[in-house]
Amino acid sequence: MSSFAGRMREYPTVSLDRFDRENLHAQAYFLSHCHKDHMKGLKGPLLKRKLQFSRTVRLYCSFVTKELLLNNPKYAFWEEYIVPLELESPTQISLVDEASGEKEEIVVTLLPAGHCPGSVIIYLDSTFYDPRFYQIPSREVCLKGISELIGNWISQSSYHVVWLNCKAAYGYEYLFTNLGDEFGTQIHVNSPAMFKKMPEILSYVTTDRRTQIHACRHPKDEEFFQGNRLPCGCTAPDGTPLRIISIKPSTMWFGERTKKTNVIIKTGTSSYRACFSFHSSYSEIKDFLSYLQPVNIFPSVVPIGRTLTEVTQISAFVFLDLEAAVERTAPPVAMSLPLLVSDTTSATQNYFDCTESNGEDDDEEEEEEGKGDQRKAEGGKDAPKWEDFFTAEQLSDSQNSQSHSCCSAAATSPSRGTGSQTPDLFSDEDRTPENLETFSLTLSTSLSNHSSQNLDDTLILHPQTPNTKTDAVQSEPEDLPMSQASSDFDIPSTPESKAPRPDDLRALYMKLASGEELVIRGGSGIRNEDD
DNA sequence: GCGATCAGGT
DNA sequence: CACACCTGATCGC
Repeated sequence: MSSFAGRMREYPTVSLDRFDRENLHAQAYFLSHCHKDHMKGLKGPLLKRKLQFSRTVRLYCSFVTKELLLNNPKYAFWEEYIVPLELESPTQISLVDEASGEKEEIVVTLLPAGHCPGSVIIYLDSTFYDPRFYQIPSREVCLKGISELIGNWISQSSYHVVWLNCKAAYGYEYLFTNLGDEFGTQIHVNSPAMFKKMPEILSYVTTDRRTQIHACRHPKDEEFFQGNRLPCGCTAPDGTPLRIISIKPSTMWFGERTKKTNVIIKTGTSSYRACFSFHSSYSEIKDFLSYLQPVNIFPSVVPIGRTLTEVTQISAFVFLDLEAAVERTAPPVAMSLPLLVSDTTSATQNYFDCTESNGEDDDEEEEEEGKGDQRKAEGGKDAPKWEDFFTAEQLSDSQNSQSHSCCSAAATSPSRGTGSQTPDLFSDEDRTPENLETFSLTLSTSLSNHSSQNLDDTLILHPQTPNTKTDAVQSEPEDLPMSQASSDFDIPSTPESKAPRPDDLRALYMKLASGEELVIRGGSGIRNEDD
């Protein structure tokens, strides 16, 4: 992740989520969301200086991201250079070479990612693009488990309190709002100010420590907790010792052939882990790709044991030439190209769990299968309020109901005859050779940043069967649990735009791949000249 | 004093 | 294992 250099092959003058080094020369900037590791260089003096001398360079992001960014005074100088974009509304952006005056137009469509407030897709998050991470329980299910645990605890007495061991970052808001509603309480946090531009969340957090649900932090909070203290130091007014449990949001995942198990794991006498994920599961990413049917996919991360140059070379070989596939093969052929990976480890555990927040490899004894089946995974009727994630004052209510972060992103550019239109990693050191069409048909799982466990899982994109999602993937069992699949792709549209259908997208990609010029009509869609 | 970078931690 | 931080030491300006 940190290996992402900030640019995409197709748009070498655009930088996203990295703002240092070569990115200082960009003609336009994008920020996908407000997490610090995606903001490297964003407050740098060099960039600040560049802005002062530039007439055209801007930072594009969602309205929410803009607000969150400007919340921090260190980024205040960006104010006049940020252009917030509406979600799901194709928007034309000019890329200007200020030295020569040359101008190029691109079209960008922000789609909500569900990762944290304001987050949008522009490249695909491949964190869990590995079949071991086949499924992650839905947020509804996770929330239900957490609610139940908290309810059982804090109902015992007013001295029973809960510490949510969350990172000081955006992305936990739906926990706060839903728990706040359920238990009629506010959540104690260190900095409610970070939500001051999100009034619908602000009302759920407080600096008042007299609450039974805390998500506060202290540099030594783990130590505090071991000594039965909350990070904020709060005690009961009458001196009665508090009864504290900690709940650490962590990602739990389940392999393809494993049964789901608890979303709550007890890890110590007063410690729990609760399933929680910022990221899409393997099956969700897979479905996303099947839906989009991109012509090319390139990794944006360097797997362990590979160099950036190697990966970029490998990227050339995973090039998928749909047109070539149509012409050269009668039935779809699955050709596996064993590229990034060398050994395959099968996932036999019932679950894996990783600490989304803190990576400490468990200080306490894991009680693997949890304690019985008290957590039932039914679809909760109180779904997370996703609109809380995606609205700022300025926004309409056109965004809602993302459960996991699988939506399409179609950023297109006219011309550029590279034959490659799906954004990919770009870096100066290693330009890819132009003869990409040499290889065909198969897209290996080279997206993965988990280095060496997915050789046997090859994604094949069939050019001629746009609607047979599951056909596109090898070796799926009959009883494939598609729990989070289809609904994730019901992207609500703005009144002016309609969601593209897979076959529309495929046709578009084919044209893009062949270098055809595309024209934009009325800002509400992308069409080909001869449509 | 500021920043960038790294090591180390949760 | 990877995410999203934080702190502290060191170095260069």
